[in-house]
Amino acid sequence: MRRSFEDMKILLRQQNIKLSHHRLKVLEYLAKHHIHPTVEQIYDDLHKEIPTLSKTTVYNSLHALANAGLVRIITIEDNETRYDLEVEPHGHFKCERCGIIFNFTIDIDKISTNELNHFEIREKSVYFKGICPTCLQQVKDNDYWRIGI
Amino acid sequence: MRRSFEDMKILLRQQNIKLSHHRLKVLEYLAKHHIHPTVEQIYDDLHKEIPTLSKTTVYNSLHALANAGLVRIITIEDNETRYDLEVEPHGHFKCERCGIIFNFTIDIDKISTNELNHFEIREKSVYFKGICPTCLQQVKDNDYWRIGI
DNA sequence: GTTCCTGCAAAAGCTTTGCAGAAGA
DNA sequence: TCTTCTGCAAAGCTTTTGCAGGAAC
Repeated sequence: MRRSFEDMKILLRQQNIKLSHHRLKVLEYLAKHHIHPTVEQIYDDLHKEIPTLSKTTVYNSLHALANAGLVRIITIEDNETRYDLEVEPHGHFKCERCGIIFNFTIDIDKISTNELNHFEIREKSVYFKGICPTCLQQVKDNDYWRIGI
Repeated sequence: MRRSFEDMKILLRQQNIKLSHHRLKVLEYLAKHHIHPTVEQIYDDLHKEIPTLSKTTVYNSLHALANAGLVRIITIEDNETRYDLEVEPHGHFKCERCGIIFNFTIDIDKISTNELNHFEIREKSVYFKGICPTCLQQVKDNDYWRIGI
């Protein structure tokens, strides 16, 4: 499912989604930075490069790209929506301490259950939460024996 | 993990969480209605019974109960937080047409991956989206061949 | 008598909408 | 030229916060 930038452009053209400069920049940002950014992050970073960019346009672009099936919306926490390029099915692990979201591979088919035999499944999401190795190490170094987040 | 109402009260007392009338009502509501309600739903329903209840208190109660480990916060969609009693690990399927959230059993351990060996996993969530059998039937009855949600 | 809870109102965030002007095809 | 995109400001939602009064223990 990982696509080249050119493939993505073709997909957008097929769906009559205009390849505006700003839209391509958002797409390029997601392709370059696999950090599951928030709208805020994307806006802040791109704004440095494109001072005229507005947050509305970032929203518009992400929605357009999500509708085209190129971008996946990630909602682990209720107060922050994150975005990622749509790639092979994978799980997301969010560190409760540093906030970074890590990908991990999963065999998504193993999760299926015959209880859902008569359901039409369109999207499968697997979200874990906890503490990442880096934060575990930092906590250990600081002699905290219990992590209060 | 399914607990009796009395067990839950004991758990709350142990954690120094006061058993106020309103808090118990919210807990009772969740125990009776396994519909993964939003704050709005809980407030609307309980408000009929307890006219003095405020939405702030519903929020407070849910947070207190979540901190005590009795309530699970479900965020499938970014614009609506839902709440459920904490029970055995299970997956959630949200119908994109009617909005109902269904539970399904999963073997959560099967999802684990050695990529996360050095991570401390505290919470595992499995969210599916799609169309439920009832909606599939309704769509069929209406001669829609494609579902545009 | 302390502590914690409650509820109102206001504030804070994030996201969407309306609209005029600009850019794309 | 016609459609679509952009950006500003304002509106809309949900959730949080501050604070005074009240209930619980």
